[in-house]
Amino acid sequence: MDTIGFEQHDHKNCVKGALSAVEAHCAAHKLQFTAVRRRVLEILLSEHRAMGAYEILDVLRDEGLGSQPPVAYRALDFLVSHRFAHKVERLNAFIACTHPGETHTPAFLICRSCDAVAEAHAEPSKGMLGRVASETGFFIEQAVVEAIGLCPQCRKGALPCP
Amino acid sequence: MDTIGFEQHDHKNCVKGALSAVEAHCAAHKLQFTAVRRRVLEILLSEHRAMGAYEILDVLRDEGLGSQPPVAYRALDFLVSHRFAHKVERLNAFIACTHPGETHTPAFLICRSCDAVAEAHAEPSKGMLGRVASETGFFIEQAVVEAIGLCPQCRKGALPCP
DNA sequence: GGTTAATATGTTATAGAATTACAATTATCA
DNA sequence: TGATAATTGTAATTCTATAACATATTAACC
Ligand SMILES: [Zn+2]
Ligand SMILES: [Zn+2]
Ligand SMILES: [Zn+2]
Ligand SMILES: [Zn+2]
Repeated sequence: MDTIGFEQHDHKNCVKGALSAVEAHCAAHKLQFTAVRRRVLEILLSEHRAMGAYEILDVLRDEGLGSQPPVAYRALDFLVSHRFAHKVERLNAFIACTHPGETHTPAFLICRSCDAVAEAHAEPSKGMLGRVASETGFFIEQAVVEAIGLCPQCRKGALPCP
Repeated sequence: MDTIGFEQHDHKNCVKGALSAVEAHCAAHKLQFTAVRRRVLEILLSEHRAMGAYEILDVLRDEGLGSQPPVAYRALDFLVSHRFAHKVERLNAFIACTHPGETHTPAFLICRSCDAVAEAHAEPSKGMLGRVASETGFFIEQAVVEAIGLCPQCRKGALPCP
């Protein structure tokens, strides 16, 4: 549950709310929410999909906010490290978090047909992974949980393997 | 359970068994287990760790089995698509499967300190991910499940953050 | 306010991972 | 054997990510 990404929603408010939450969190924790960082988050939020670093960089370049890869990667590092955005390993791409500020472990549902990505919550310490880890003596610090398949819409559309 | 990778084991037999299993599976399914494909699997099995495609290519090159990236990637594609090996997304690296032939969904425990990787079994359709998927109407075809943390040995060694 | 230290950005170059495209070879099967 | 499909050789390119160092901005302290 707590999934977002496949359903319609009030996008304008969604963006606004996420930005406010991040602003508040940065203010509270004395983090510098600079122009580039803000803009990168805005780009991710507005598209509401997973975007590659270079795709983001293209936008920044058009706007005169930076033209070299490190500009994008640094901003993304900041956003990811504070969990305002996440990296989708399977896609080598980044996506804005739908629960900024809250501590959480995201799980992603990735549609292979339309590339939509939904973020859900996972609790890796519980469930299979947690059991395996405790049996083995492995200490979990982070977890990558990503499902690849078909979203509800594409499932109906019945597109076969791409 | 059914984890392998952090414990000591009879490695020679482990390699031999895996190769036999793959040979048998290829024979049964009329797959061409060619020299390069076999050698790449052998390399992965012998090292018993996650290796990058270019690292594998270096070995192939030394042995005169190929020198260009596609040689390694094609062999890896074959091995991965038939589940004789897996890709560890988090590491952009590949690892030999510990249960070749069987249909299964691997989950990995990745030690950030010593880079050891253990393969465990996951059943994504069950558990959290499956519940989220069925609630959302998402159809899961594959799953990436990777935990990053500290293996039992490194946990004892008490190495702090790298 | 002015000084210092920490943080963030600009820029160049390079490293690392993966694919496209086309030619040449080898295996499969009728 | 000959036709067909699968695999391999090779060159070039694209995409992803980081290292290194100079400059500028911000925060913190006196
Ligand atoms: Zn999130
Ligand atoms: Zn879709
Ligand atoms: Zn496996
Ligand atoms: Zn370890």
